[in-house]
Amino acid sequence: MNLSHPREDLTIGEVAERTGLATSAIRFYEDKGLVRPQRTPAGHRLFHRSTIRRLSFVLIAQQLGYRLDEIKLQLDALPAEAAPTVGDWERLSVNFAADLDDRIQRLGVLRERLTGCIGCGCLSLEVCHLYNADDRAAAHGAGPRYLLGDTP
Amino acid sequence: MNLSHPREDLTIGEVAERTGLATSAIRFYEDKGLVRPQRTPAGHRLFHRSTIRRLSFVLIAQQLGYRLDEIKLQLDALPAEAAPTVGDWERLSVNFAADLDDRIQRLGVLRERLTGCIGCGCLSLEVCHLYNADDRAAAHGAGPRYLLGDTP
DNA sequence: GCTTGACTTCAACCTTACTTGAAGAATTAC
DNA sequence: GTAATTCTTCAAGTAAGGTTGAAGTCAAGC
Repeated sequence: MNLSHPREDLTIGEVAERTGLATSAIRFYEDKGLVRPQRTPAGHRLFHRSTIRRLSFVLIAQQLGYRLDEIKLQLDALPAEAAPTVGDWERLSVNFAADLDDRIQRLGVLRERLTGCIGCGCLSLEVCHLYNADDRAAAHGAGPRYLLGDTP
Repeated sequence: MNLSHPREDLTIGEVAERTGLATSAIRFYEDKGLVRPQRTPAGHRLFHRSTIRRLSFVLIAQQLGYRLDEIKLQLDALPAEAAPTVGDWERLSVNFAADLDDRIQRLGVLRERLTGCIGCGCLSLEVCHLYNADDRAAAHGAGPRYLLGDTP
């Protein structure tokens, strides 16, 4: 390789070390279009430093339950070649924050229902708030799938 | 079958209808030990009515990210044969509530970090709060895996 | 009493998110 | 200069959480 000292680009091993990911996972992510490394003349991958931030984003989003294809959609908003600007990351972050707010709110609702249910001690499926939040959905054969607000 | 009118037990089709699950999923859950139907002399499954509540619990827990084997551990606290009592469900619910509180709090922390990050606009991996919450972990090759509080 | 629909088992397949292993080329370390 | 790493590709395997299909049995309606 032999580039000048403060290298802009990282080998897959270096990216692995800094992100905590296995190299196999990083190759897999490339396959899925989440990262787009350059190549050395010999075919070795070279990642821009901003890749670490991309991968951090991937890891956080995963922990929030996003699938890789959904994460890719978010990352596709970033420039393909150049390093993302402050504004680029900002847009992603704002989306992210809105989603977090949503999740926090939905968990809060569930938590409240649960509190009510602990107190009420009901065992009737027809009455219980928590387990049968939307009786109309149940009447249509829908059931408790919609408890967390996924009503179609 | 031919039982008296207000039947205590349900066929797999009836359970499917009331929960919104596919019969194949219910059989799969039986295989995993999440439900334990009786059998008719002919070998057809007969589910106690409380099974619907068990399955509702499974569905909610799944949406919160629990795996089936973890959910089974929770459900194993319920009586195997008899219908669960109010107290049985109450114990489960209390665990559940504690976990929800935990999740809500962790999401809140992440949300705060994100807010700070939107404002700061930093792109330096060495400095950024959100993407590099634990620099010591990163120094040990750990990386952002620990962002949500999973620090070992 | 016979047809239709619901039930049975079992094996194979699917998707997501990766890991593992083989075989070989490139780089680094001494 | 050679030995040990690290890198490459590609195929196959794994685990979770199911679905699908075949082949056959049981139950309910008319």
